[in-house]
Amino acid sequence: MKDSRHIKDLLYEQVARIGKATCSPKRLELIELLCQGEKTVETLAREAAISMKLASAHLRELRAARLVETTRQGKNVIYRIANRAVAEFWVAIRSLAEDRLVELRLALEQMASHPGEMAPRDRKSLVKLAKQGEVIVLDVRPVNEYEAAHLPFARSLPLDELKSRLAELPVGKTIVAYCRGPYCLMARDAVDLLRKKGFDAVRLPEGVAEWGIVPVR
Amino acid sequence: MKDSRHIKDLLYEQVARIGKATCSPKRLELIELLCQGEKTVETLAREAAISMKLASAHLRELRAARLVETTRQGKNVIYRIANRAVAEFWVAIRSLAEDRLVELRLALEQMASHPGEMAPRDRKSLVKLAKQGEVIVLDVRPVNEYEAAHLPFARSLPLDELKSRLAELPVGKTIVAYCRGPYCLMARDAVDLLRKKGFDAVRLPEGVAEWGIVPVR
DNA sequence: ATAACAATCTAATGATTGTTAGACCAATGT
DNA sequence: ACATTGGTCTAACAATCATTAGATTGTTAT
Repeated sequence: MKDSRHIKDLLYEQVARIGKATCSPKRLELIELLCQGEKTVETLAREAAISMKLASAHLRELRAARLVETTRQGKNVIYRIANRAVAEFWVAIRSLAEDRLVELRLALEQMASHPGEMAPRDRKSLVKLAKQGEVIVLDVRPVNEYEAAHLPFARSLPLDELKSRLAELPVGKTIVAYCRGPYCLMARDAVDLLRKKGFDAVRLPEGVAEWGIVPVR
Repeated sequence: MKDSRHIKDLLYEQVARIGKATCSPKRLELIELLCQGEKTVETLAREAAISMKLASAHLRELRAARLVETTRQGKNVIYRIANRAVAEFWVAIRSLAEDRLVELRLALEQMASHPGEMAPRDRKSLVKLAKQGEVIVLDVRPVNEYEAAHLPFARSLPLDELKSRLAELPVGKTIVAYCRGPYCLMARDAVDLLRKKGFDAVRLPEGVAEWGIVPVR
């Protein structure tokens, strides 16, 4: 009796497709990764620490909800978020989760209680300082993510190259490191290293998605 | 490194709790109902057309994600949305669904192709007209929902009393009927009836949640 | 061609859910 | 005390989902 269902039920069912796509931790992680820029299945699998088969299955779900799109490029299939609204939703659902779930707040506070955690700061004034060169905003994500989208006046210096490229950084200035967002640990690790080496470094627990900056095709 | 990956998975898992709560059509419907005002399990079950047991089970899930809260009042348990953020999320996930899913847009257009569908209009000017009494904004939801929260300058006239209380309405003026939101059919039915009776009636396919008005405790 | 690679599809599994029935609990009225 | 009403808990079944292995489809390189 599928056709006997009320129109109304059909509407809620459609909305629930979005919920279904976002009810799995790994799928959320994939969305966050895609918010950093388009990626191949292989890359996504590696960065989310899952098998390619599983990644493919999850991406299928995300595609079924039309949150992501694909194009083929040679042997690779490239995934990207469908549009800006998806990135905004990722920020929104996370923000609701943080609002409602103490467990999440506690876990985040634990992360943030690390030395070098930055106090929340006005974005505009940070940009101004970065523009004037008074602070260095450091993007420690992989280069291709920096190229896809980055914060204004940010410099790229991927975490895994940081140790060998410390000489490029000025000693006197404050370094504000950021990565994929509050759930990503790369900036924290970068700050740990920088402080150990005598730099004045803090972590900005935000990324491009939080700033409303979305990689364009 | 394994240690830090563990904490990361925990974060996504927490966010996924929100997704899990919103991946069922009936739970979404319950959220929408609760956005209209607090309600007992019995009422929710009746209005969502499900058994009380099933309603209770779904509400349990919503409570597990802390999207709703309860108090006991005599024999009844009263549910309400936890705060304004939940209502905003309901609007947000619906808006993403509408953005991404053609099927949903089509279904909505089908609903909206009814005669008397109102063109999207500036809210401020509608409020102004309502304030001046040049249009009648009619809230056709049950009275208790009107009492919990309603649009500015709206008059309450529940759908099931409409037929017997037509005399209360002015004949010359445009009547703008609204209900629980775009997925609710009460305003549409009200408009059908009003037009049949010679009134100049249109449906505003929005409700309190869409206007950012949330029932307060 | 053949091989190699990236990714998907299919099928199978075990684990989670949705849903219901029946037992149970908590408040009210008699 | 008892019955009644509103709601939850437990257990059970069916349906769905996550995950993996194995076969399959495109694409590129040789």
